[in-house]
Amino acid sequence: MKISTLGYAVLGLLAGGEMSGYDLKLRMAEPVGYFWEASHSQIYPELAKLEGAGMVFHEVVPQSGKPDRKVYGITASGLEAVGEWVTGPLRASPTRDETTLRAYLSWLGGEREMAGVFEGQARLHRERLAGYRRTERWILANCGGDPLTMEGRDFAGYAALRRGIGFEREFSEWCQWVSDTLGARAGARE
Amino acid sequence: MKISTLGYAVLGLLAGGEMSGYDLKLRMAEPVGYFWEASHSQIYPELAKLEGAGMVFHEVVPQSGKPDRKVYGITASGLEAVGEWVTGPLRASPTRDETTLRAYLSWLGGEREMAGVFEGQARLHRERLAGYRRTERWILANCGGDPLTMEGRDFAGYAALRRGIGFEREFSEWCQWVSDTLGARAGARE
DNA sequence: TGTACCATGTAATTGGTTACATGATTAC
DNA sequence: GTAATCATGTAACCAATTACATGGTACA
Repeated sequence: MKISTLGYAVLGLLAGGEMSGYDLKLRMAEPVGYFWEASHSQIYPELAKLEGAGMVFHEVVPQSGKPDRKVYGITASGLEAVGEWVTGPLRASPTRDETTLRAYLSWLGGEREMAGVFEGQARLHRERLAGYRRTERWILANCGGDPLTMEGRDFAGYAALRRGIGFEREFSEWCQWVSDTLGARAGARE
Repeated sequence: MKISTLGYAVLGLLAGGEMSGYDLKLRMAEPVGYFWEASHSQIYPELAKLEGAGMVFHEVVPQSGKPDRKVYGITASGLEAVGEWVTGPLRASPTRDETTLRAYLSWLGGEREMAGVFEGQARLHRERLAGYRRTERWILANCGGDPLTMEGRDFAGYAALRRGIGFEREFSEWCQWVSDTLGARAGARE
């Protein structure tokens, strides 16, 4: 059976501990370091598929006042599958970024309006960056200052976070540069 | 009629000059600044759809020895549609990057093998970066050294290229850092 | 009274990839 | 010969988004 990238993401999260589809949804709702978003309408069918393939199993946990939970865990063959995938060949995924596309086509819009579009994007990515930096400060405080002493899972999480920080820093600075440049031009035309 | 992002990308490219589906395919095959990839199997139906909506038109240009070309141009309403879209509201697109996901799950694979995965990615993105830098040197040489004097379309292309350079620089450096860190650990365990 | 959270799912649709299909020309 | 380029398209499939669907609890 062929497993999709989403399937491996789910297996990888379950390898770190048992959780329900709802828990998975919460962890994959925002890209805080995971860089793989998914909604519940994708996760529930994926779990059913993985269970059919013997990669995960579940147990129904009744709750009082709240709906029952289906708590999923990973099987031995599931663990083997992620372990092989994670070191396997990795192709460059197709590049699609609407913000950069808009920059490329920015000559089709007014300078002042375009500057506003990029100002908004700059703000959004600065906010994400600030969030990631807060997380990093928290991690550094809880490991004695040197993240390189972290082992396995902790280092893996930190590495993904570093990527988030680098990505959002570069992206927000670029958006600001585009906005400032277009804004200055609009101003100079008055 | 609702136009997809691919549709706007096609309209935007046609706004810069008439071209065939094949030409569009060539320009969207690699992300050199455009940051929106597409294959011919997506482009041809999209052109037909846009033509049905009156956004583009075509003319058959016969050739000797080669198949006939269908050369597409943008209509007034097509130009109006892209112009409105490019300054319109822009939502943050979902984040999905398999390389970062692999870093997050790297504790599931052997350190030496994981270091190899990131070494490969580092090389790939360094090569793309080098290609973009060559393009930038060529542009700077052809505009007298100051890219900020560029107007409209030229500046738009340069802005997208700057994004490509920033993205690949950050990405390749991060991949190298992950690879080096994991490699040093694998070495230290001997 | 309304909104958000918990918790599960399905259905319809759009977007994108891979494979199928044709046929002449040019370069190695 | 055989691969690549030119030039067009369609069909089957997979991945992802949006909308539909249910129902109790907590909080303002």
